[in-house]
Amino acid sequence: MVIAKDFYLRTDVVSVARDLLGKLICTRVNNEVTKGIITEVEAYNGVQDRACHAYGGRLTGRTQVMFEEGGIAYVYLCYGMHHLFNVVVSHPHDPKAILVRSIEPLSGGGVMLMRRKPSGRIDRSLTNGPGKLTKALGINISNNGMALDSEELWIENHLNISDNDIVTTTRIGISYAGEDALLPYRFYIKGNEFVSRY
DNA sequence: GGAATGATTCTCT
DNA sequence: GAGAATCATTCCG
Repeated sequence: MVIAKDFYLRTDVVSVARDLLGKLICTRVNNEVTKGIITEVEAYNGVQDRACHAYGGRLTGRTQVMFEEGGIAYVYLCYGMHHLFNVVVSHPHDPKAILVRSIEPLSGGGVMLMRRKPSGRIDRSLTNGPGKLTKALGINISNNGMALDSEELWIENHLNISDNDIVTTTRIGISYAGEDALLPYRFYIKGNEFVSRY
């Protein structure tokens, strides 16, 4: 069942991030459906968060989708070769987003393998990283700004993860953010092996 | 126009 | 654990 829009309109991005754990990211590309359980996320807390692309209210061509109403995708190219997938949260002009860092393949695993590494195997290395899962799901820049109840891209309810099964840590790869790099904004499902780092 | 820089991943060693 | 790959975006002039 596709998640209702209200889910994304809350202003507390950390709460939405924790609630995203256990949900399904689904894509349909060339009529091939792939689905993965969200196992790891990071929250980016708007204008006050130095790690957020929209820090200080920076409104640019890239960040503008974060300034729109929650419930859409923010996809951008990182390091010139990896697409990273984010969920935009909160109301217009409150640029908060959640980076999905890892998923566990649920269906379409064979398709994901072909997109990633045909000679590989379906294991944690297939989708345990933000750049890996977008490639496996066929997500790219054309999905930027797309609503998360679209025919090609949507998020479904699946598992309910209790607070006791969520591990909280600091975010990865944002040392440029100074003290904000120490914020406890990374969450993953305890005991799940489809996580980028433990 | 030009230079710097990543919300990363893969391949060696 | 170190180094390369690789380019859109951003900021400065």
